[in-house]
Amino acid sequence: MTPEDWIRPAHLDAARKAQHEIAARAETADRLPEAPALVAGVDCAGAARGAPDRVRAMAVLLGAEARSRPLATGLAEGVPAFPYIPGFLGFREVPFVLEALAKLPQRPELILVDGHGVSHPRGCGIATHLGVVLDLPSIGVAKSVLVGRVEGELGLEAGSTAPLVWKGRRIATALRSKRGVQPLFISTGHRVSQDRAVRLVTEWLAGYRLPEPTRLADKLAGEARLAAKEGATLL
DNA sequence: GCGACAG
DNA sequence: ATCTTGTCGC
Repeated sequence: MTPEDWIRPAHLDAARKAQHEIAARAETADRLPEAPALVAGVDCAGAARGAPDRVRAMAVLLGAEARSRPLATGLAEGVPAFPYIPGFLGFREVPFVLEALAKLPQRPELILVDGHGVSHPRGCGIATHLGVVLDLPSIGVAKSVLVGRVEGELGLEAGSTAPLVWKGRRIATALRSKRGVQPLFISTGHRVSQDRAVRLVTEWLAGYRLPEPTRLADKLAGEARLAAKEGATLL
């Protein structure tokens, strides 16, 4: 039974408290299959400018083979209870992501999330949030830094890595997923170690900056948003 | 007090 | 996240 405050806290203080509770339950050691064959990627798209604040969550389920052909997709949308506040992204998107994941025919063995895991002020980024609530292995795949700084030199070649450090701790790994692109920041979400997280993300790359699960979720969420916009125009 | 600040 | 055409580089 997950506390309602973990999903829909009434206030920012309750949200902050929930993050501390979730972070305390996050596992940073590997507790997942040797080779996850069912991986889900999730991402959210917002409403167009001027339109009322809405969130559209897309969940994509991929199998170990045919990684560019989703086995299934789940879509959910609605009005978020939280505005976007750096450090509190989960309370805005998690409700819809849970709904989108529930529409998948099977429970994934691993979830790749667009955003940070433990590389967060309170060790509770959206990937950790989702992972703990669902008690599923999860990894944070962020496109920019929230806290901390990259130490050392990050090579320009694909596969290069460098630690993201904050308060003397390595909280994530900067990964050059493709030559010539800005790095990704990979962090433990839940039940996956930092090093394993980087290996898994690397294994699910397919020539693009983002790993397939997240890349497809991002693309499909965007397409669904455009489709909705067209529909609204026709009405 | 000032600057930073996932999506 | 979103607003947006052309353009520079592999």
